[in-house]
Amino acid sequence: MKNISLKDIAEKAGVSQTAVSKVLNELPIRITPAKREKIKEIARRLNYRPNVVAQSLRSRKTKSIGIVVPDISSLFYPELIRNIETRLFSLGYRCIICNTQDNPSYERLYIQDLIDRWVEGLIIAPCGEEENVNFLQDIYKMGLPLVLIDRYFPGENFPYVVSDNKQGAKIAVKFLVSQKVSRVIYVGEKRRNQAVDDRLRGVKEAARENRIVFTDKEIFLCEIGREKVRETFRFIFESMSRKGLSCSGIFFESNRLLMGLLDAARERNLFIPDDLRIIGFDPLSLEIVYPQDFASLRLLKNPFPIIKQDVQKIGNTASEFLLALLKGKKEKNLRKKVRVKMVWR
Amino acid sequence: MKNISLKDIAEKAGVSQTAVSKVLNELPIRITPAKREKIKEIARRLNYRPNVVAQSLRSRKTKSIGIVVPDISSLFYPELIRNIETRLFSLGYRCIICNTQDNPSYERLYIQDLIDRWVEGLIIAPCGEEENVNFLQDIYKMGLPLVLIDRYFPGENFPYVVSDNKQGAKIAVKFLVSQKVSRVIYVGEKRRNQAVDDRLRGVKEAARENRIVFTDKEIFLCEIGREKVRETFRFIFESMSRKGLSCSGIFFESNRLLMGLLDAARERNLFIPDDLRIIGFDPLSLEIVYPQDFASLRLLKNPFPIIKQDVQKIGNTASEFLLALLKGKKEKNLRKKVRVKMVWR
DNA sequence: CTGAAAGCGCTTACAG
DNA sequence: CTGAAAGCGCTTACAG
Repeated sequence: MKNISLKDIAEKAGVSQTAVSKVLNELPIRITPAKREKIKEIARRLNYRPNVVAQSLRSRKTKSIGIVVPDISSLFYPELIRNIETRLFSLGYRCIICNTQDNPSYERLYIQDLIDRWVEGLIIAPCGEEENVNFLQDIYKMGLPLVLIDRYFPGENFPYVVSDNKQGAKIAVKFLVSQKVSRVIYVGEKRRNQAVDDRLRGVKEAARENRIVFTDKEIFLCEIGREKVRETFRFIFESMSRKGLSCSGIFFESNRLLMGLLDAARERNLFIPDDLRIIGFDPLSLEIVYPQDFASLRLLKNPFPIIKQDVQKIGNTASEFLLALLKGKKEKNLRKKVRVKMVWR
Repeated sequence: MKNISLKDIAEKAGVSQTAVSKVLNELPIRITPAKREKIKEIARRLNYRPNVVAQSLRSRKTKSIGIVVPDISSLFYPELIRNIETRLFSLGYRCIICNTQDNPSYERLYIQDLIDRWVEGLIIAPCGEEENVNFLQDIYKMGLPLVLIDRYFPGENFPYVVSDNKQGAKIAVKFLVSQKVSRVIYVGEKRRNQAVDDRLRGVKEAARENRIVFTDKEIFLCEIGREKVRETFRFIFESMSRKGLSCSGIFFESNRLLMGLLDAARERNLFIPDDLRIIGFDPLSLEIVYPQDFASLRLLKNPFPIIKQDVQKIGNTASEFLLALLKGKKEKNLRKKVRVKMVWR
């Protein structure tokens, strides 16, 4: 089944290929209304669909955008991607979505591939490491529109949209202080990136401003994985019980640490927030997998607040930044830290 | 910054463009090792990257696949998409992902667009309605590789991979029977599709086989939305309390109904599973948003089972089916219902 | 065997 | 103004 081309229509209508192209693309051309209508009619009847690949080759535009994230199925990426995809689709752009598995060499592979496919722009949530900074700089210097999301590189001049992680951490500490703690404990992942480092920095600053204890001894970084996280919290609770529970507040870096926290709390029958003052990033969403998880539920007795990122705003802003770059604007200020909120209702 | 083309390399190496193409593509050509090496060397030095768009135009292959789902951010779609994307990427295919918002006309729009971009295959989780069946049939008849996931159309001959929803519902009822209920109540969404209809059918069959009560009066279909769901359960609990709680078991269609169920249970202080025998599809994942959600947690006193779909298997099978079709195999039996499991560890 | 040339299906600069 | 022709960058059938 052969596809219909402009040439086919031109022959059937007895006009030039140029005329067909211009009529169908609504470009200025002086032609009798009769012929114009005839061309359109034939195109319609033959169910003509322009060959987008040929258009791309000729125009050097593919109307496609690459979205590169560590894991399309975790954290807020699904929601973020949906948000961006919907916005860009309505403007005629299609999104090619890639999963780097937080691996810098996959990241390079994917991005190179997207460039080879002539995406017109890239939205990237980069791997934590700085390993690919030069690689990204090369791309950005080539003039390819590029917006980082979720993570950024301070000192580099990429456009980015991230949460204001430092601000969020500071609100969190303020909350703990209002709970009369005199010391804050930071629990995070060993694997660092700028986003979580900003959270750590925020806690540090806020602790100093509020004159509560926060030294390197209060920082605990662990491997990801529920088991490892539990061990970390087990150790923390042991050391806390010596000094008294109620005078310490726990800040956890993301909800990837929550189930491990609950596992350790259950071992000591610590209720939240009664026995334990905690606060952390990301909405509370519990995966109930094991029988003991039902016991964990009982630990969460009353509401406690969490720090929530504004996914929608991040998505919208990233889309707007990319569109501005696509329009060729050389705006300087395409860097945005989106404010976060403390919610507990 | 001009891109390097085969012609550029040919000129620099003093050979024909054909020679360059064949050498770089490792196609059979008789050429002196020196020239072969020279071509490769120049390509490397100039950082030659083939123009994929031109290749596509010429070869009529784009190495891209369209994935179309109602909502990339909900249910198990994120995980499913990641699974499929990873598999297809390793074979050189890129995935263009689209979000139909469960709207049949968006669905047509997206699919038509993907075809215009010459995707080589499609993986589609279709909207519930049968509205687009003819549209999909036209595409399938054109010979475009096409695999449905999550939902299918009985009587139509599309390849598909779905969970064995009927089997899952039957296991669920058997569990309720083991809890000594004499009657099963089905709670689902008003908006139907084949997947959930199969669950309803499974419940019906199992109820008959186990000689417990299940008539149309035991079926409750509600609008989605936590508030509406709560009202439905409120009504159910009222009618149940008249007849006694413990003799009825509740089957809920998907975890989109869970929070509403808990809301209504809280109003009557019904504990689970002590006061209420329930079972439903999908893993238990609670969104803790409102203060009263903490009270809801207390209702979940002990483990109760849920029916879990095998996302990984669905993803793998869908990928394999599509790859088989891409290879041009005219296999008949590309239809698979993936078994589900009851889990409560 | 080899490489010049045709052709994929468009858009648009430019000759008439 | 108009439309034939060039050209985007490849691959491959085919003339030599």
